Amino acid sequence: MSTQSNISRRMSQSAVIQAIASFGPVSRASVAKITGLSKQTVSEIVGNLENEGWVREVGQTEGHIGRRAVVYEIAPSAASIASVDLGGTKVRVALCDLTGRVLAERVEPTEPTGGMDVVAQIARLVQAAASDAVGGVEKLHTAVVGVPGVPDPASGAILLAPNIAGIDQIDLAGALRDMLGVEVFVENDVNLAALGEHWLGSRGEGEDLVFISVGTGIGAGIVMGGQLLRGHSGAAGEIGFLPFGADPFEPESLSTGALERVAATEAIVGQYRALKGRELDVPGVFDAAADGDQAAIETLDAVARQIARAIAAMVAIVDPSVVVIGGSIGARTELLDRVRGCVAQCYPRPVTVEKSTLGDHAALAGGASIALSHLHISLFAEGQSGARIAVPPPAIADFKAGAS
Amino acid sequence: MSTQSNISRRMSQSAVIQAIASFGPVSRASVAKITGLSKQTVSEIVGNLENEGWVREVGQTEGHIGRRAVVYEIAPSAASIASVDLGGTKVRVALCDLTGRVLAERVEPTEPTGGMDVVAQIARLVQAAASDAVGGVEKLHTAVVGVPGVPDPASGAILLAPNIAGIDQIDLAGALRDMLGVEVFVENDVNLAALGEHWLGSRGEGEDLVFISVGTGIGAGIVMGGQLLRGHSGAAGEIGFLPFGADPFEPESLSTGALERVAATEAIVGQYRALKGRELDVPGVFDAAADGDQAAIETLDAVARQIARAIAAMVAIVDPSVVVIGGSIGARTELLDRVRGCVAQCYPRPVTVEKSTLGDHAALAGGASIALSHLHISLFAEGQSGARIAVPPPAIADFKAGAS
DNA sequence: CCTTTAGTTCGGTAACAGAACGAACTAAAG
DNA sequence: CTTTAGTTCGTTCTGTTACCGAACTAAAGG
Repeated sequence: MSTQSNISRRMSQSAVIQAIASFGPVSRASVAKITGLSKQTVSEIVGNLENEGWVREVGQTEGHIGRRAVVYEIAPSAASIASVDLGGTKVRVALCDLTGRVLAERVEPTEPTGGMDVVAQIARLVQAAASDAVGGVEKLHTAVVGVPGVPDPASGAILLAPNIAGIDQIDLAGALRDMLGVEVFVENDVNLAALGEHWLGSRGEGEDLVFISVGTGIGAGIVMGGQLLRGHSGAAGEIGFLPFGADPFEPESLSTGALERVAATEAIVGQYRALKGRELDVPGVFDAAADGDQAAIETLDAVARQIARAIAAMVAIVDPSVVVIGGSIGARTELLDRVRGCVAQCYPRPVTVEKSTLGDHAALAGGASIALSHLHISLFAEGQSGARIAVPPPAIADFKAGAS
Repeated sequence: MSTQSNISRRMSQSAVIQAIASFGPVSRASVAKITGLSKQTVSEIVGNLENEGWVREVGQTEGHIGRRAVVYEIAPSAASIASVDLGGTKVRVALCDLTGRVLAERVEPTEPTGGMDVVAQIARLVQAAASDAVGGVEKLHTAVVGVPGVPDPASGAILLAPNIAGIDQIDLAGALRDMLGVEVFVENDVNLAALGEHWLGSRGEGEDLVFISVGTGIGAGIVMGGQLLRGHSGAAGEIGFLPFGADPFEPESLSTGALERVAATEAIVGQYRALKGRELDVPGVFDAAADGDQAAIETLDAVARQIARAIAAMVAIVDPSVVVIGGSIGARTELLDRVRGCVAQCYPRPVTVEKSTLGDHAALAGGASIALSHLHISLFAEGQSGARIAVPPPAIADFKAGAS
């Protein structure tokens, strides 16, 4: 924001922006009612915001008694943010406006050489997406990168990310910040997916959510009170190491993770091979099960039991109001039904297990929500201690709009 | 506080109080430096607070260059709070002043008839403790009750509390509020113990702590970012139902909890009986193990393995910086050593496991910290959205001072 | 015309920062 | 011992900012 305002002004300004963002097009008078501020104060603040381009007039009310009200909304193109999902095989970049709408999206295979090449690739994709959209790079304000590993806040390196070479040796956030010239935040991809499901699912702060992703590996993200639970070293939700499934006291479980050994891609392929003596990939096993192949059915049952135990463990420990399951394996309906059944058998209270609604866009959505939240805080609530701004989510269709 | 002040004033006032509370006896000038407010503002606020009795002059600095400074501290007796630990066998009540010092403590066997009789007993003990201390009941401001069950915020009843008859049928908080005429909060006792270990252990907001209590049953409390993790229905940390130990898919595990069946009092007694054919109570088994009884040693080893798995599960899911273990069984050193060893065998990263430093006072301490925090918020930060006031803990010796 | 709602102008109040100032003290020179 | 310089504490004063309530203007509908 323009100048150094007082704390009091900051709070009022933030309240006004939030009211306008949350309640669509509104008049100054309505904002006054919503925020509890006086009409005079609101008018002044809205005037400033309009001059600086953060909100814009969007029309007038009509057809009711009394003077027509001029209504305002957030000027979506006043700034933009980038959300990046860096996976082992693909890099996905979404450029979003202030309301969370996707303006442009880019996907590319991940640079196989890893390290700085990947960083350069991300920067290139972000800049390309930004020049697609009106406004370009100048309006870019924040970027959030989701990575398949544990970001170390001290060094900026990504730990436990075997799928991307050399990413544990460089300061990803710092390097990208230098290339793009904007604030960059790095976060675990499953954590972002959890946040994305929470945000676009229009779940309030009171709704606590656990997202569990089953694919090449198994991991979880936890959203409590509207905030990500990161843990002391950012490793919260690394449930591959939950001590069951395989014998947790076997030495091998220390390197791969006891649960991961029995509940991810390797486990499905391996168990089917053991039962049937034939090699099938994961979709193959699902197809075989659909055709009535007893070994495939047994394999899926076994995996579902392990996933159900993991869910039961998380419910016992953090008590979420909903568990969302996703990932290339977790999102399969056949598995979900089995998991639901097993959870009921091994946990005494009812547990709501839902399928991911966002699929491979979940992490992107979560990144967007973090970026927008940071943007709002840095613009309108700087210096406030416990500032936690909830940016209202766009419609799911709007979020995926830029996808081609 | 006296009248309706502006939000701005509230925040300043809260900052001043916190500075005085945190930095011991301080002068007005120092408070100005600490808070960043101007000397004028601080002077005015300190003056008000002194007039209203919240802070008091406590002496002068001496022996340094310049004018002597008058130093102030929180007036400890301006208000008091009560912390209650309601157990299946004992009720413990501590009355604390504003600094967290225990002014008086009372212990009694829990009224075996349960229900309203217990509520009346608590009220009587609180009032007795209050009249022991100078000031009496008039200054009592808040009471926090720790209960061995899950408080239902909607009804005020305590669910899953088999040890106290009829406590699931009444509104404990409401009834006590009516009897005492002060705000009453009810919280799970293990959660309070976790908070107590965190508070009196002088751990900062950044230090995430998991407290695990092993005794008649097994349970855990989770403190993240300085705040209790309660979960959607207040059942976070109910790890008795973690799906391992006994076969989680056995129907019996649904009622008792798979982990609880193998890692609490019953499990120790039962397993020793199975191995040796002889009945011993828990201390007996520990003694036997110390004397080299192989069956006893095996029993403890088995229990330690299960506790270690529970710890590993919690570390994998919430990633705390420290795990504290307590309860009548958990606090035994012999067990702790075994648990440490087992955790290292089944979890790949180092985990800090410490023994409870507060013993049976942990829940009382946690209750005091919650009550003081609420007291400060209601007095000095009312109407602030994300107000989370950290009341500095007293010395451990001060906290137990009232115990006779 | 009256009623209703939107938005602005104006005057008053509260909170705060910064400068100026007196008070109280130490240190050190004479 | 006296005097002076330097330091810190705390108050007083002044100007700025933010806010609110009330009065007012504007623009509708009936």
